[in-house]
Amino acid sequence: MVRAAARLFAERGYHGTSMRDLGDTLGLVGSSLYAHIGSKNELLEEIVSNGVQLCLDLAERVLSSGEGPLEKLRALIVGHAGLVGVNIESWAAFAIEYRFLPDEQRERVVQLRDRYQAAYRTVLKDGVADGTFREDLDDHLVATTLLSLLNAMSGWYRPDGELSAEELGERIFDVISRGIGPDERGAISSETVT
Amino acid sequence: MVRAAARLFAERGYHGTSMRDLGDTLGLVGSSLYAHIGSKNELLEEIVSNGVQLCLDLAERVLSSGEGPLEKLRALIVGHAGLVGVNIESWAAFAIEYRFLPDEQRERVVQLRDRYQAAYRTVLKDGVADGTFREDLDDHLVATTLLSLLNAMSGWYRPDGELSAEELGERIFDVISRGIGPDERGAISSETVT
DNA sequence: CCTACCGATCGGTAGG
DNA sequence: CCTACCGATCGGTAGG
Repeated sequence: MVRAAARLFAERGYHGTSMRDLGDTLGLVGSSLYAHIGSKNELLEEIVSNGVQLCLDLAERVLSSGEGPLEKLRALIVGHAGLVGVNIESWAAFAIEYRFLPDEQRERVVQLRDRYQAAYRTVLKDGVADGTFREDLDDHLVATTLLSLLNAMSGWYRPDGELSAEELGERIFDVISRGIGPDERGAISSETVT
Repeated sequence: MVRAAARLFAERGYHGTSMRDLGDTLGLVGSSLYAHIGSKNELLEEIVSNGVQLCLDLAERVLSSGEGPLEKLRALIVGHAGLVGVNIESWAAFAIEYRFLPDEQRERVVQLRDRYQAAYRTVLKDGVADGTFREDLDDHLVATTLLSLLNAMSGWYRPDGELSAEELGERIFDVISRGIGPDERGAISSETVT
């Protein structure tokens, strides 16, 4: 039921989906849904909480992996792409419709999302410090942009395409890692890790 | 009035904005709006048509500039970033809420958006052909990703920040152009060539 | 541009 | 899980 809600919210938007719509797709009448949930908002909250939790789990796994910044960045990007792929039908609802949560819940989610983004920034900053990434890297800009781009996969990724979500993540990582790599004219090439 | 609608649609979503809401921000009663427009949908259509037209104008200007692929890509990216910056309050409505247009209008917009994306792909392919960009570049993936990322600026760009939208575009171009540049020099993970 | 109002639909509840 | 229903609100119209 939460999954059906996610699919509808993603497709028609939270405000564009009625409880009767949701009932229809589940083969029952709208008001019957209230035997299982307390409110429409509760559905959105569960979708969003679930998505942000998946992100935080990924970040924790990657940060504690002991790998270098480059491998950590790869794991974050490919991991995130994989999350989008596995949850393709609900990810758009999570990434776009979260803003319709009531203030308190939305602020909590924004806080958790910022914490997730902080993991990216940490990896980027570590990579600048050890020469893996270019010195003039703007970790805030790169992290924000990267997450936008990865979440936007929910709008165009098709599971039946020729590339899996993880493969797409690898390609994205490939472009980004080269784009933010150390300046080749610099003297730091010896510290570059692959 | 269209601008006020765009601001509200961006903030609360198309379905989350009532004509009474819109009237409130304009200092009049909801039903009075119908002296100026035919329907709520008409407002969305104007917002979206305007946005897509700005994009197509940019593409045409760039494609006919006579510059090389690298300069054209820069002009597209910086130009698009500039469009988001100038229309910051309505861009999210254009980029996100267009999907709530009725079928016919939405398909027309999608077609125009595809044409705009085709301009990016053309520039990318030209750049691959003349060696400006790496040979294994996936023009479809790069174009889609690039446009997602640029449109997502509408969600976080603040005109009162330290960087202008164009400057942000330059930085994005800097990372991307290096990421998709030719392979010969010491990029990080450059073992793989087709 | 407002008042008054329309039928439709909304999220949700009561009672079984 | 359904029927019957609630008050609120929706996009939009008539008439001035």
